[in-house]
Amino acid sequence: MARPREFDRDQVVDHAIELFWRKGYTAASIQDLVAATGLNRGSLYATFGDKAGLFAAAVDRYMAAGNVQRLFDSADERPFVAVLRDVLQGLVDAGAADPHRKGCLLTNTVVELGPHDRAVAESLAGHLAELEASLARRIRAAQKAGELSSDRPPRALARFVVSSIQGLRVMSKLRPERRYLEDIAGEVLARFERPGEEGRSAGPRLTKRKAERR
Amino acid sequence: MARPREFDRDQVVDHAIELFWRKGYTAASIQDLVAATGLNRGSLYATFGDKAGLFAAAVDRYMAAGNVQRLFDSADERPFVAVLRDVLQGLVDAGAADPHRKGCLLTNTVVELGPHDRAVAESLAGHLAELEASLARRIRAAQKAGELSSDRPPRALARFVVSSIQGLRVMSKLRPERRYLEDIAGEVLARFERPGEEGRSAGPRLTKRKAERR
DNA sequence: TAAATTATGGAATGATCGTTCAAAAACGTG
DNA sequence: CACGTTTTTGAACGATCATTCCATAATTTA
Repeated sequence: MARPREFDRDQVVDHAIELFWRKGYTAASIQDLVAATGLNRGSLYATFGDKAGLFAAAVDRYMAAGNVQRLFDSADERPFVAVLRDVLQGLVDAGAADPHRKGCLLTNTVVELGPHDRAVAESLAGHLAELEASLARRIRAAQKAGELSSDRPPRALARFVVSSIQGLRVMSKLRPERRYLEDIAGEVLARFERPGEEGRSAGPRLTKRKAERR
Repeated sequence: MARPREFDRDQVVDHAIELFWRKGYTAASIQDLVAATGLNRGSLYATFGDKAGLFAAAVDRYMAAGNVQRLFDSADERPFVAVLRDVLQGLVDAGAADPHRKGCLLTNTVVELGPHDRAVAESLAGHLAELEASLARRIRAAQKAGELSSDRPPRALARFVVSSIQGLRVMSKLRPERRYLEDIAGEVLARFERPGEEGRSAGPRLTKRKAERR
Protein backbone atom coordinates (compact mmCIF):
# COMPACT_ATOMS: atom_id res chain seq x y z
CA MET A 1 0.00 0.00 0.00
CA ALA A 2 2.23 2.72 1.24
CA ARG A 3 5.08 3.60 3.49
CA PRO A 4 4.73 1.96 6.88
CA ARG A 5 5.03 4.06 10.03
CA GLU A 6 8.27 3.75 11.86
CA PHE A 7 7.00 4.21 15.39
CA ASP A 8 4.90 2.29 17.87
CA ARG A 9 1.91 4.34 18.88
CA ASP A 10 1.70 3.04 22.44
CA GLN A 11 5.37 3.68 22.95
CA VAL A 12 4.97 7.26 21.74
CA VAL A 13 2.03 7.79 24.09
CA ASP A 14 4.06 6.36 26.95
CA HIS A 15 6.73 8.96 26.38
CA ALA A 16 4.07 11.66 26.18
CA ILE A 17 2.60 10.43 29.48
CA GLU A 18 5.98 10.75 31.13
CA LEU A 19 6.41 14.31 29.89
CA PHE A 20 2.89 15.55 30.68
CA TRP A 21 3.15 13.86 34.04
CA ARG A 22 6.34 15.70 34.86
CA LYS A 23 5.60 19.12 33.39
CA GLY A 24 1.83 19.38 33.15
CA TYR A 25 -0.23 20.12 30.06
CA THR A 26 0.48 23.81 29.56
CA ALA A 27 4.17 23.72 30.39
CA ALA A 28 4.88 20.80 28.07
CA SER A 29 5.56 22.30 24.65
CA ILE A 30 5.28 20.59 21.29
CA GLN A 31 9.03 20.99 21.07
CA ASP A 32 9.37 19.03 24.31
CA LEU A 33 7.01 16.39 23.03
CA VAL A 34 8.94 16.01 19.78
CA ALA A 35 12.12 15.56 21.78
CA ALA A 36 10.54 13.16 24.27
CA THR A 37 8.73 10.96 21.77
CA GLY A 38 11.36 11.06 19.04
CA LEU A 39 8.48 11.66 16.66
CA ASN A 40 8.50 14.51 14.18
CA ARG A 41 6.05 17.37 14.37
CA GLY A 42 4.29 16.32 11.19
CA SER A 43 3.81 12.71 12.24
CA LEU A 44 2.69 13.84 15.64
CA TYR A 45 -0.04 16.07 14.28
CA ALA A 46 -1.03 13.49 11.66
CA THR A 47 -1.48 10.87 14.38
CA PHE A 48 -3.07 12.81 17.23
CA GLY A 49 -4.56 15.89 15.61
CA ASP A 50 -3.20 18.44 18.02
CA LYS A 51 -1.68 18.87 21.46
CA ALA A 52 -5.01 18.35 23.17
CA GLY A 53 -5.53 15.14 21.22
CA LEU A 54 -2.19 13.76 22.27
CA PHE A 55 -2.90 14.73 25.86
CA ALA A 56 -6.25 12.97 25.76
CA ALA A 57 -4.56 9.84 24.43
CA ALA A 58 -2.00 10.07 27.21
CA VAL A 59 -4.59 10.44 29.95
CA ASP A 60 -6.67 7.62 28.52
CA ARG A 61 -3.73 5.28 28.48
CA TYR A 62 -2.64 6.36 31.93
CA MET A 63 -6.10 5.67 33.29
CA ALA A 64 -6.33 2.36 31.46
CA ALA A 65 -3.27 1.22 33.39
CA GLY A 66 -5.39 2.00 36.46
CA ASN A 67 -3.38 0.25 39.14
CA VAL A 68 -5.52 1.39 42.03
CA GLN A 69 -8.84 0.69 40.37
CA ARG A 70 -7.71 -2.77 39.35
CA LEU A 71 -6.67 -3.67 42.87
CA PHE A 72 -10.09 -2.90 44.24
CA ASP A 73 -11.80 -4.69 41.38
CA SER A 74 -9.68 -7.79 41.62
CA ALA A 75 -11.04 -10.99 43.06
CA ASP A 76 -8.85 -10.51 46.08
CA GLU A 77 -10.55 -12.47 48.84
CA ARG A 78 -8.72 -10.84 51.70
CA PRO A 79 -10.50 -8.40 54.00
CA PHE A 80 -11.10 -4.90 52.64
CA VAL A 81 -8.68 -3.38 55.10
CA ALA A 82 -5.88 -5.61 53.84
CA VAL A 83 -6.47 -4.58 50.24
CA LEU A 84 -6.68 -0.94 51.21
CA ARG A 85 -3.43 -1.24 53.10
CA ASP A 86 -1.70 -2.61 50.02
CA VAL A 87 -3.04 0.21 47.89
CA LEU A 88 -1.93 2.86 50.35
CA GLN A 89 1.43 1.23 50.77
CA GLY A 90 1.83 1.27 47.00
CA LEU A 91 1.07 4.99 46.90
CA VAL A 92 3.54 5.68 49.68
CA ASP A 93 6.21 3.69 47.87
CA ALA A 94 5.52 5.45 44.59
CA GLY A 95 5.66 8.87 46.23
CA ALA A 96 8.82 8.13 48.14
CA ALA A 97 10.59 6.59 45.16
CA ASP A 98 9.90 9.15 42.47
CA PRO A 99 12.83 11.57 42.08
CA HIS A 100 10.76 13.85 39.85
CA ARG A 101 7.90 14.21 42.33
CA LYS A 102 5.43 13.77 39.51
CA GLY A 103 2.64 12.79 41.85
CA CYS A 104 -0.40 11.45 40.02
CA LEU A 105 -1.24 12.45 36.46
CA LEU A 106 -4.94 12.36 37.27
CA THR A 107 -4.56 14.57 40.33
CA ASN A 108 -2.30 16.97 38.47
CA THR A 109 -4.76 17.21 35.61
CA VAL A 110 -7.74 17.75 37.87
CA VAL A 111 -5.95 20.67 39.45
CA GLU A 112 -4.59 22.17 36.24
CA LEU A 113 -7.45 21.64 33.80
CA GLY A 114 -10.44 20.55 35.85
CA PRO A 115 -12.04 23.97 36.10
CA HIS A 116 -11.29 24.98 32.51
CA ASP A 117 -11.72 22.00 30.23
CA ARG A 118 -15.16 20.47 30.45
CA ALA A 119 -14.34 17.38 28.36
CA VAL A 120 -11.28 16.52 30.41
CA ALA A 121 -13.09 17.21 33.66
CA GLU A 122 -15.96 14.89 32.80
CA SER A 123 -13.61 12.15 31.76
CA LEU A 124 -11.66 12.40 35.01
CA ALA A 125 -14.83 12.65 37.08
CA GLY A 126 -16.04 9.50 35.38
CA HIS A 127 -12.91 7.58 36.26
CA LEU A 128 -13.05 8.71 39.87
CA ALA A 129 -16.73 7.83 40.04
CA GLU A 130 -15.85 4.33 38.90
CA LEU A 131 -13.24 4.06 41.57
CA GLU A 132 -15.75 5.32 44.11
CA ALA A 133 -18.24 2.70 42.97
CA SER A 134 -15.72 -0.11 43.24
CA LEU A 135 -14.77 1.03 46.70
CA ALA A 136 -18.36 1.38 47.83
CA ARG A 137 -19.16 -2.10 46.59
CA ARG A 138 -16.27 -3.64 48.49
CA ILE A 139 -17.02 -1.62 51.59
CA ARG A 140 -20.64 -2.67 51.52
CA ALA A 141 -19.62 -6.30 51.25
CA ALA A 142 -17.15 -5.93 54.08
CA GLN A 143 -19.83 -4.39 56.25
CA LYS A 144 -22.20 -7.23 55.54
CA ALA A 145 -19.47 -9.71 56.35
CA GLY A 146 -18.93 -7.98 59.66
CA GLU A 147 -15.38 -6.95 58.80
CA LEU A 148 -16.28 -3.28 58.94
CA SER A 149 -18.62 -1.51 61.30
CA SER A 150 -21.79 -0.44 59.55
CA ASP A 151 -22.31 2.92 61.18
CA ARG A 152 -21.21 4.83 58.07
CA PRO A 153 -22.67 4.80 54.57
CA PRO A 154 -20.39 2.97 52.14
CA ARG A 155 -20.51 5.75 49.62
CA ALA A 156 -19.30 8.36 52.05
CA LEU A 157 -16.47 6.07 53.08
CA ALA A 158 -15.61 5.46 49.44
CA ARG A 159 -15.49 9.18 48.76
CA PHE A 160 -13.30 9.64 51.77
CA VAL A 161 -10.83 7.11 50.38
CA VAL A 162 -10.83 8.74 46.95
CA SER A 163 -10.20 12.13 48.49
CA SER A 164 -7.54 10.76 50.80
CA ILE A 165 -5.69 9.35 47.82
CA GLN A 166 -5.75 12.77 46.19
CA GLY A 167 -4.40 14.33 49.37
CA LEU A 168 -1.63 11.78 49.60
CA ARG A 169 -0.72 12.42 45.98
CA VAL A 170 -0.55 16.16 46.54
CA MET A 171 1.62 15.79 49.61
CA SER A 172 3.91 13.43 47.68
CA LYS A 173 4.92 16.37 45.53
CA LEU A 174 5.96 18.45 48.51
CA ARG A 175 6.94 16.00 51.21
CA PRO A 176 8.02 12.73 49.62
CA GLU A 177 9.67 11.45 52.76
CA ARG A 178 8.46 7.97 53.52
CA ARG A 179 7.78 8.75 57.17
CA TYR A 180 5.58 11.67 56.28
CA LEU A 181 3.50 9.75 53.74
CA GLU A 182 3.23 6.74 56.02
CA ASP A 183 1.81 8.91 58.76
CA ILE A 184 -0.96 10.00 56.44
CA ALA A 185 -1.65 6.57 54.98
CA GLY A 186 -1.65 5.05 58.44
CA GLU A 187 -4.36 7.38 59.68
CA VAL A 188 -6.48 6.84 56.61
CA LEU A 189 -6.23 3.12 57.17
CA ALA A 190 -6.97 3.47 60.86
CA ARG A 191 -10.29 5.00 59.89
CA PHE A 192 -11.31 1.48 58.85
CA GLU A 193 -9.98 -0.49 61.73
CA ARG A 194 -12.34 -1.52 64.44
CA PRO A 195 -11.73 0.01 67.81
CA GLY A 196 -9.71 -2.32 69.99
CA GLU A 197 -8.47 -4.29 67.06
CA GLU A 198 -5.45 -2.12 66.43
CA GLY A 199 -2.05 -3.67 66.75
CA ARG A 200 -3.45 -7.17 66.76
CA SER A 201 -3.45 -7.77 63.04
CA ALA A 202 -0.63 -9.81 61.60
CA GLY A 203 2.05 -8.75 59.18
CA PRO A 204 3.87 -5.46 58.75
CA ARG A 205 1.79 -2.50 59.80
CA LEU A 206 1.56 0.76 58.01
CA THR A 207 0.30 2.61 61.02
CA LYS A 208 2.66 1.71 63.78
CA ARG A 209 6.33 2.44 64.09
CA LYS A 210 8.73 1.36 66.76
CA ALA A 211 9.52 4.85 67.94
CA GLU A 212 8.44 8.34 67.12
CA ARG A 213 11.66 9.76 65.83
CA ARG A 214 11.75 13.50 65.72
CA MET B 1 9.67 64.95 45.33
CA ALA B 2 8.29 62.99 42.44
CA ARG B 3 5.22 61.65 40.82
CA PRO B 4 3.16 59.58 43.25
CA ARG B 5 2.03 56.09 42.33
CA GLU B 6 -1.59 55.82 41.42
CA PHE B 7 -2.30 52.32 42.65
CA ASP B 8 -2.59 50.53 45.95
CA ARG B 9 -0.07 47.73 46.09
CA ASP B 10 -2.21 45.39 48.18
CA GLN B 11 -5.14 45.89 45.89
CA VAL B 12 -3.01 45.04 42.88
CA VAL B 13 -1.74 41.90 44.58
CA ASP B 14 -5.32 40.94 45.43
CA HIS B 15 -6.24 41.06 41.78
CA ALA B 16 -3.15 39.05 40.93
CA ILE B 17 -4.13 36.47 43.53
CA GLU B 18 -7.54 36.10 41.95
CA LEU B 19 -6.03 35.55 38.53
CA PHE B 20 -3.27 33.14 39.56
CA TRP B 21 -5.80 31.30 41.65
CA ARG B 22 -8.10 30.85 38.71
CA LYS B 23 -5.60 30.14 35.93
CA GLY B 24 -2.42 28.95 37.61
CA TYR B 25 1.04 30.43 37.28
CA THR B 26 1.98 29.33 33.78
CA ALA B 27 -1.39 29.93 32.16
CA ALA B 28 -1.71 33.44 33.57
CA SER B 29 0.04 35.73 31.10
CA ILE B 30 1.44 39.18 31.75
CA GLN B 31 -1.27 40.42 29.42
CA ASP B 32 -3.87 38.84 31.68
CA LEU B 33 -2.22 40.34 34.73
CA VAL B 34 -2.18 43.79 33.17
CA ALA B 35 -5.88 43.46 32.42
CA ALA B 36 -6.73 42.05 35.85
CA THR B 37 -4.72 44.53 37.90
CA GLY B 38 -5.33 47.59 35.74
CA LEU B 39 -1.63 48.25 36.11
CA ASN B 40 0.61 48.93 33.16
CA ARG B 41 3.38 46.56 32.15
CA GLY B 42 6.11 48.97 33.11
CA SER B 43 4.71 49.73 36.52
CA LEU B 44 4.17 46.07 37.11
CA TYR B 45 7.79 45.22 36.38
CA ALA B 46 9.04 48.24 38.30
CA THR B 47 7.11 47.13 41.36
CA PHE B 48 7.52 43.36 41.37
CA GLY B 49 10.57 42.72 39.22
CA ASP B 50 9.10 40.01 37.07
CA LYS B 51 6.25 37.53 36.82
CA ALA B 52 7.79 35.25 39.41
CA GLY B 53 8.15 38.19 41.80
CA LEU B 54 4.51 39.11 41.45
CA PHE B 55 3.52 35.52 41.96
CA ALA B 56 5.61 35.28 45.11
CA ALA B 57 3.94 38.43 46.42
CA ALA B 58 0.55 36.92 45.63
CA VAL B 59 1.28 33.64 47.39
CA ASP B 60 2.72 35.46 50.41
CA ARG B 61 -0.37 37.57 50.75
CA TYR B 62 -2.66 34.62 50.21
CA MET B 63 -0.88 32.70 52.94
CA ALA B 64 -0.87 35.67 55.26
CA ALA B 65 -4.65 35.68 55.12
CA GLY B 66 -4.33 32.10 56.35
CA ASN B 67 -7.89 31.42 57.45
CA VAL B 68 -7.34 27.80 58.39
CA GLN B 69 -4.10 28.37 60.23
CA ARG B 70 -5.61 31.21 62.21
CA LEU B 71 -8.57 29.14 63.32
CA PHE B 72 -6.33 26.50 64.81
CA ASP B 73 -4.09 29.09 66.41
CA SER B 74 -6.94 31.08 67.91
CA ALA B 75 -7.69 30.96 71.60
CA ASP B 76 -10.83 29.03 70.85
CA GLU B 77 -11.60 27.11 74.04
CA ARG B 78 -13.96 24.64 72.48
CA PRO B 79 -12.94 21.01 72.01
CA PHE B 80 -10.59 20.27 69.14
CA VAL B 81 -13.26 18.36 67.28
CA ALA B 82 -15.55 21.38 67.31
CA VAL B 83 -12.87 23.63 65.86
CA LEU B 84 -11.98 21.04 63.23
CA ARG B 85 -15.61 20.74 62.31
CA ASP B 86 -15.82 24.48 61.71
CA VAL B 87 -12.72 24.42 59.55
CA LEU B 88 -13.98 21.54 57.46
CA GLN B 89 -17.39 23.11 57.15
CA GLY B 90 -15.72 26.28 55.93
CA LEU B 91 -13.83 24.36 53.27
CA VAL B 92 -16.98 22.59 52.14
CA ASP B 93 -18.80 25.91 51.91
CA ALA B 94 -15.97 27.51 49.98
CA GLY B 95 -15.77 24.61 47.54
CA ALA B 96 -19.51 24.48 47.01
CA ALA B 97 -19.87 28.22 46.58
CA ASP B 98 -17.05 28.97 44.14
CA PRO B 99 -18.35 29.13 40.56
CA HIS B 100 -14.79 29.15 39.19
CA ARG B 101 -13.73 26.01 41.03
CA LYS B 102 -10.47 27.67 41.94
CA GLY B 103 -9.81 25.28 44.80
CA CYS B 104 -6.92 26.39 46.99
CA LEU B 105 -4.06 28.53 45.70
CA LEU B 106 -1.63 26.67 47.91
CA THR B 107 -2.77 23.26 46.69
CA ASN B 108 -2.77 24.40 43.09
CA THR B 109 0.73 25.79 43.45
CA VAL B 110 2.09 22.69 45.14
CA VAL B 111 0.83 20.62 42.24
CA GLU B 112 1.94 22.97 39.49
CA LEU B 113 5.28 24.25 40.76
CA GLY B 114 6.19 22.09 43.74
CA PRO B 115 8.46 19.74 41.84
CA HIS B 116 10.09 22.44 39.71
CA ASP B 117 10.60 25.56 41.77
CA ARG B 118 12.66 24.95 44.85
CA ALA B 119 12.08 28.37 46.40
CA VAL B 120 8.31 28.15 46.05
CA ALA B 121 8.29 24.57 47.27
CA GLU B 122 10.21 25.39 50.42
CA SER B 123 7.97 28.34 51.16
CA LEU B 124 4.85 26.24 50.80
CA ALA B 125 6.32 23.36 52.76
CA GLY B 126 7.10 25.82 55.51
CA HIS B 127 3.55 27.08 55.67
CA LEU B 128 2.16 23.56 55.77
CA ALA B 129 4.67 22.59 58.43
CA GLU B 130 3.40 25.48 60.53
CA LEU B 131 -0.14 24.31 60.08
CA GLU B 132 0.93 20.81 61.02
CA ALA B 133 2.61 22.13 64.15
CA SER B 134 -0.47 24.08 65.19
CA LEU B 135 -2.63 21.07 64.68
CA ALA B 136 -0.29 18.76 66.53
CA ARG B 137 -0.19 21.14 69.48
CA ARG B 138 -3.95 21.30 69.72
CA ILE B 139 -4.30 17.57 69.27
CA ARG B 140 -1.77 16.91 71.99
CA ALA B 141 -3.65 19.20 74.35
CA ALA B 142 -6.93 17.55 73.49
CA GLN B 143 -5.45 14.15 74.20
CA LYS B 144 -4.18 15.28 77.57
CA ALA B 145 -7.56 16.72 78.36
CA GLY B 146 -9.13 13.38 77.53
CA GLU B 147 -11.12 14.79 74.64
CA LEU B 148 -9.25 12.62 72.15
CA SER B 149 -8.03 9.08 72.52
CA SER B 150 -4.27 8.94 72.86
CA ASP B 151 -3.60 5.87 70.82
CA ARG B 152 -2.21 7.83 67.90
CA PRO B 153 0.75 10.20 67.75
CA PRO B 154 -0.39 13.83 67.42
CA ARG B 155 1.97 14.51 64.57
CA ALA B 156 0.60 11.70 62.45
CA LEU B 157 -2.93 12.90 63.11
CA ALA B 158 -1.90 16.44 62.21
CA ARG B 159 -0.38 15.28 58.94
CA PHE B 160 -3.52 13.35 58.22
CA VAL B 161 -5.58 16.50 58.62
CA VAL B 162 -3.26 18.52 56.42
CA SER B 163 -3.41 15.88 53.72
CA SER B 164 -7.17 15.54 54.06
CA ILE B 165 -7.54 19.25 53.47
CA GLN B 166 -5.49 18.95 50.30
CA GLY B 167 -7.68 16.08 49.15
CA LEU B 168 -10.83 18.03 49.85
CA ARG B 169 -9.46 20.97 47.91
CA VAL B 170 -8.61 18.82 44.93
CA MET B 171 -12.04 17.23 44.89
CA SER B 172 -13.64 20.67 45.12
CA LYS B 173 -12.32 21.38 41.65
CA LEU B 174 -13.99 18.31 40.17
CA ARG B 175 -16.99 17.63 42.36
CA PRO B 176 -18.11 20.83 44.07
CA GLU B 177 -21.48 19.41 45.05
CA ARG B 178 -22.07 20.03 48.71
CA ARG B 179 -23.18 16.48 49.38
CA TYR B 180 -20.01 15.08 47.91
CA LEU B 181 -17.70 17.34 49.89
CA GLU B 182 -19.68 16.82 53.07
CA ASP B 183 -19.27 13.09 52.74
CA ILE B 184 -15.51 13.54 52.70
CA ALA B 185 -15.38 16.10 55.47
CA GLY B 186 -17.69 14.01 57.61
CA GLU B 187 -15.42 11.00 57.45
CA VAL B 188 -12.33 13.03 58.21
CA LEU B 189 -14.07 14.43 61.23
CA ALA B 190 -15.30 11.01 62.30
CA ARG B 191 -11.69 9.94 62.52
CA PHE B 192 -11.52 12.12 65.63
CA GLU B 193 -14.71 11.16 67.30
CA ARG B 194 -14.61 8.67 70.05
CA PRO B 195 -16.36 5.40 69.38
CA GLY B 196 -19.87 5.40 70.79
CA GLU B 197 -19.96 9.15 70.97
CA GLU B 198 -21.23 9.66 67.47
CA GLY B 199 -24.55 11.29 67.00
CA ARG B 200 -24.70 12.41 70.59
CA SER B 201 -22.95 15.74 70.20
CA ALA B 202 -25.08 18.84 70.01
CA GLY B 203 -25.50 21.24 67.13
CA PRO B 204 -25.66 20.67 63.42
CA ARG B 205 -23.62 17.70 62.33
CA LEU B 206 -21.41 17.52 59.33
CA THR B 207 -21.37 13.79 59.22
CA LYS B 208 -24.98 12.76 59.43
CA ARG B 209 -27.77 13.38 57.04
CA LYS B 210 -31.42 12.52 57.35
CA ALA B 211 -31.45 10.11 54.45
CA GLU B 212 -28.99 8.77 51.95
CA ARG B 213 -30.43 10.13 48.77
CA ARG B 214 -29.48 8.28 45.61
C1' DT C 1 9.68 -0.79 -13.01
C1' DA C 2 6.06 2.86 -12.87
C1' DA C 3 2.21 4.64 -10.26
C1' DA C 4 -0.10 5.39 -6.06
C1' DT C 5 -0.10 6.15 -1.32
C1' DT C 6 1.51 7.25 3.12
C1' DA C 7 5.20 8.79 6.48
C1' DT C 8 8.88 11.77 7.34
C1' DG C 9 11.68 15.93 7.92
C1' DG C 10 12.13 20.65 8.42
C1' DA C 11 11.14 25.18 7.07
C1' DA C 12 7.69 28.76 7.75
C1' DT C 13 3.36 30.82 9.75
C1' DG C 14 1.14 34.20 12.74
C1' DA C 15 0.22 34.68 17.54
C1' DT C 16 1.59 35.21 22.02
C1' DC C 17 5.11 34.79 25.51
C1' DG C 18 7.98 37.59 29.20
C1' DT C 19 10.71 41.53 29.27
C1' DT C 20 12.91 46.08 28.19
C1' DC C 21 13.19 50.86 27.09
C1' DA C 22 12.67 55.68 26.08
C1' DA C 23 9.64 59.37 26.13
C1' DA C 24 5.74 61.72 28.36
C1' DA C 25 3.29 62.97 32.56
C1' DA C 26 2.79 64.33 37.37
C1' DC C 27 4.33 65.62 41.48
C1' DG C 28 7.56 68.31 45.38
C1' DT C 29 11.10 71.69 45.78
C1' DG C 30 13.87 75.77 44.65
C1' DC D 1 7.78 78.85 36.88
C1' DA D 2 11.67 75.73 35.91
C1' DC D 3 14.26 71.66 37.92
C1' DG D 4 14.84 67.00 39.61
C1' DT D 5 12.67 62.75 40.46
C1' DT D 6 9.62 59.06 39.95
C1' DT D 7 5.58 56.90 37.64
C1' DT D 8 3.16 55.97 33.81
C1' DT D 9 2.68 54.80 29.14
C1' DG D 10 2.88 52.19 24.96
C1' DA D 11 5.76 50.69 21.51
C1' DA D 12 9.21 47.33 20.55
C1' DC D 13 12.27 43.15 21.32
C1' DG D 14 13.67 38.42 20.59
C1' DA D 15 12.10 33.95 21.97
C1' DT D 16 8.90 30.59 21.96
C1' DC D 17 4.17 29.01 21.35
C1' DA D 18 0.94 25.63 18.53
C1' DT D 19 0.11 24.67 14.00
C1' DT D 20 0.49 24.17 8.81
C1' DC D 21 2.51 22.81 4.66
C1' DC D 22 5.30 20.81 1.09
C1' DA D 23 9.03 18.47 -0.83
C1' DT D 24 11.28 14.02 -0.10
C1' DA D 25 11.59 9.18 1.29
C1' DA D 26 9.76 4.61 1.60
C1' DT D 27 6.73 1.13 0.67
C1' DT D 28 2.88 -1.73 -1.93
C1' DT D 29 0.29 -2.57 -6.01
C1' DA D 30 -0.18 -2.89 -10.94
